[in-house]
Amino acid sequence: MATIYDVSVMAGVSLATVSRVVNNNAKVSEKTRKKVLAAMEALDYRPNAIARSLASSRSNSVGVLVSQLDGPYHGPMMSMIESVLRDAGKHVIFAAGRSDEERERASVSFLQDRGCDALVLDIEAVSDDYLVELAKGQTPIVLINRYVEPIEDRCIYLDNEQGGYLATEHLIKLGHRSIACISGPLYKLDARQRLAGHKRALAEAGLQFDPRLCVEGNFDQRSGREGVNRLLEQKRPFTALVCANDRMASGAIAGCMAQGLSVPADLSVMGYDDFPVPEYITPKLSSVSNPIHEMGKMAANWVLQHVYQLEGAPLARRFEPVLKAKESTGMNR
Amino acid sequence: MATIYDVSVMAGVSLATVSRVVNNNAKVSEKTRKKVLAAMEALDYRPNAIARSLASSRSNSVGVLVSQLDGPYHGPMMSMIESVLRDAGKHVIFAAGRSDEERERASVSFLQDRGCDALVLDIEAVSDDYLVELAKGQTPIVLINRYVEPIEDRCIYLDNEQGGYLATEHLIKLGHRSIACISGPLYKLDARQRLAGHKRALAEAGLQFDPRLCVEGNFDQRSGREGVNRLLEQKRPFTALVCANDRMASGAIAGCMAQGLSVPADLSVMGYDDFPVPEYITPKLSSVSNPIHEMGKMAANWVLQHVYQLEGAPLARRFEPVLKAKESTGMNR
DNA sequence: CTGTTAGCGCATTCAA
DNA sequence: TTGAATGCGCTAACAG
Repeated sequence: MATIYDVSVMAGVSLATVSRVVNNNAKVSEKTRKKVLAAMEALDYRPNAIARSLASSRSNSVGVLVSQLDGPYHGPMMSMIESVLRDAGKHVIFAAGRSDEERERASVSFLQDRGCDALVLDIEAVSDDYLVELAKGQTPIVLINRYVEPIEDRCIYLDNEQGGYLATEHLIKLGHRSIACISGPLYKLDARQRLAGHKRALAEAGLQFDPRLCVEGNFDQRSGREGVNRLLEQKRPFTALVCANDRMASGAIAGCMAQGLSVPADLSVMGYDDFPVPEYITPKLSSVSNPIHEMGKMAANWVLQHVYQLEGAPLARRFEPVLKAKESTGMNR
Repeated sequence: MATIYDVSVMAGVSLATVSRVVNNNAKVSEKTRKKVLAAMEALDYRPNAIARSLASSRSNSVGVLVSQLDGPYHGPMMSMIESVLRDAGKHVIFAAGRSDEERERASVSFLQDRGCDALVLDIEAVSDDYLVELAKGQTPIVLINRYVEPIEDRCIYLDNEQGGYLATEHLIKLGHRSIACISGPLYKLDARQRLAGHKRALAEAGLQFDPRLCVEGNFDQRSGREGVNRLLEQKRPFTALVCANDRMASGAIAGCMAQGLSVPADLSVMGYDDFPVPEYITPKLSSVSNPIHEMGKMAANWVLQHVYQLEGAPLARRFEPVLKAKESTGMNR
């Protein structure tokens, strides 16, 4: 591999001059520039990013830490972030935190140690306090999908409370009065927020929240199925069910079908996230949109503007969910 | 940020000694080790990965280049690779090639310049020749999902021809004699291979391959739907349809339903990949497994063994698809 | 077992 | 506008 030194020798200039033309950041006469470029070409010179980072303490790469690398949720987000940053000549390093506090911290350290200029985090296991501390450090951070009040200017998030509200309000408008619910795992903030929205919608409609009609799931399909079974066993009548995400709603519908219940005729079911599914599925799941692409784009833009001083599209931090009424919900008979 | 120098001063030892305890690769007396560790702790010392790479020309990170970061295909693969490598203390840098030759080449360069110790590539736009050349370079490479004969020892792939064969054979065993097909985009090797398997199965059963019963799709759901419509318009009867992946099969089934055809009663439909879908979908898609997790794991193990000299599980390079008969295929009446 | 020394490839003063 | 010198933080011989 040719080094900057080889180029300088071949071009008959100093090493510093080569550096100048490579970085294009200082006056270089057209003539010497030509010589240098020719030498670079001839030697197939490619700057060593590692050495460059060490010397300049700037890597032109940003670290992105997500809880998982697969699944319908993070894929589009990563894709969007990569796309925006890459178009700006920046690079992206992804890591997975696996919803484990140790691992999340270790990943943050890894990305910092790799010299990332900024960190985009979509993680859930670490504490708010940790994040607040982290934000005070050298490396700028942005949070996706998490609201931490002391550093709210670093947070890009969906108004989950409002989403939970919309889902339940939709059912109420359809005439449902007994609405069951399968929440997400309540140690997660977004699950609590969605549940809070659910309760607010009930309250505004003058309906009583009945804890016996609300079970806790873990966001997996299976827990949706088990959840609806538990609800059904209680023999407490309900005509609608809100689930804290699409996967649990899928499981719940499967559970209903197994018990001979028809959706939405016997039971209306709401999801949350509005993720894509095969075209021929029936019924199509009513849901609440989760603009994960947009949040990814926004995080990337935030970094571009605040870390790299590139002006660009205006920034938004808070996103509003939108109701997506489809086939799995219907009027209460 | 504390440096190795600060630690050495605080511990009252030389800089080299600190390096030794950090890397744990040479004899250090228990006593000095303790001193050093204490100093490291006190200073919250974290080695600078950049400097370390520069000095050792080894980064303990491997680059993974995939065509996309989202979708059901690459997610699980990336996840698996990250998991295996991470457990071995190695790190992973992902990049997206977007099925564009320029971009794929640029991404390879990026990963090389970042000092990756090895590259795992799941890309399709670059030529075989390019890959052969690349394999001769400094950075070891492994190919996933691509068979390039001159460097076959670097290839981890699914026997797509056999998969295509299994899919069609399944339909033939069910008594179908007129079998239509929606292939993948034929500029892609795996699409061609699956089609070849289809033809072989037909031939072995003494059936004639009818080009008019075979249309080309692009692996997207929409092209499956359009494909089946085109096939149906021809008024050439067929009782079964093989699709080169699950997404197109989904689109095809949706198209059938829209035309009042029932699957599998009126038409049997086969997919390929066997990707997970919501539990309540009907009919469940008969398919051919694509052990993408396994291939990811294998790629990671290859790197561990060949690049980092870590012994581990035995390596396999060629994977056999398995037929997954479910509900979308049935006996020919 | 430990310290000294010389780079890794480059950016960046400071002079010229 | 250009060159010489210094150092980023660390590893890796080489001595001792």
